[in-house]
Amino acid sequence: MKENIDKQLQARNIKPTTMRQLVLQVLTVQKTAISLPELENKFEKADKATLYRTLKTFEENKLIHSIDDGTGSVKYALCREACECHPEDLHVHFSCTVCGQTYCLTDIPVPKIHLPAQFQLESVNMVVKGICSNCDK
Amino acid sequence: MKENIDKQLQARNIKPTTMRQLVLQVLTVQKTAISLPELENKFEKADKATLYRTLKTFEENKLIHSIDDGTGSVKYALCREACECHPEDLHVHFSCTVCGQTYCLTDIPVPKIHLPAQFQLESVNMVVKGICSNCDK
DNA sequence: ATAAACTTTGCAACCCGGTTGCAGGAACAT
DNA sequence: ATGTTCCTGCAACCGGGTTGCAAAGTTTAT
Repeated sequence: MKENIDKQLQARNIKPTTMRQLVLQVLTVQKTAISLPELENKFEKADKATLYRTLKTFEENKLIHSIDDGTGSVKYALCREACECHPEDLHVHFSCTVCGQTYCLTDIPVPKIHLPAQFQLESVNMVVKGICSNCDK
Repeated sequence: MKENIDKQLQARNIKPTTMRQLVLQVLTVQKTAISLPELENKFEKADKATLYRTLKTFEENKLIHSIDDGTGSVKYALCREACECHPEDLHVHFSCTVCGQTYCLTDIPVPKIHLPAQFQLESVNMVVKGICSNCDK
């Protein structure tokens, strides 16, 4: 496990500090996307700023991607192994209005959009809101 | 003009107070979506809370819709005349990373997504980021 | 092994958008 | 005019995000 964590960090050129190992550990276990405040709560004693910068580092190095699900706090989730976060790599996200969980629908790519003339595409954020399978019972 | 503004308010069952007329006026003139802080700046002397509640009222009554473009402040834009903000009414939005403007691409409907079993759709927020035609020159 | 250079961490403070409580004021019905 | 309801303005607050700075840790050169 531990070696796997380090491998993932090194594969993205991120120095494997203790803090980063711990955060990546949490992100690996976590099945849904997680916000900075939620991440804070996963640790007994952790500094918001450090976690914040850790997430930023991970995001810059494309180990994780961010999702703005409209709940007021940006969420983060692991990227696929070889993900480069290009528009064609992106998938749809689902935000449950009951439990607040945000899911990566990795099987559902973001549909291609034909933009008006002179509009250049860089990225897309597509969030579907509704009730997830857990809350639907 | 003035009568038109009042008609629009009444059509949505919103009492036409002076404040509301002024805000709707601004939203009508405005071609791109506008945030609460931006709206504040359009007035010499205006109370944030009042503008906030005005926008909320407009949104509840489907006179305007909100867009979370990921810039940190939610933006608002007028709905089409008969809009009910149902999933099939929704269009794609474009957020320019250069000038910060957010456009309603009213001609581009949000593509239908086939969700996994037991996931119920309520609404969709789809924001394309890139460079707009103005900044592309 | 030691010093210098750089990176990461932790604390504190701050910024800003969003939101609420409350009291005064306007509109409206009786 | 009186009471009721709705709207407005002020103030204060909340919470996520972000930055400055100094201490601690790590790397590199000598």
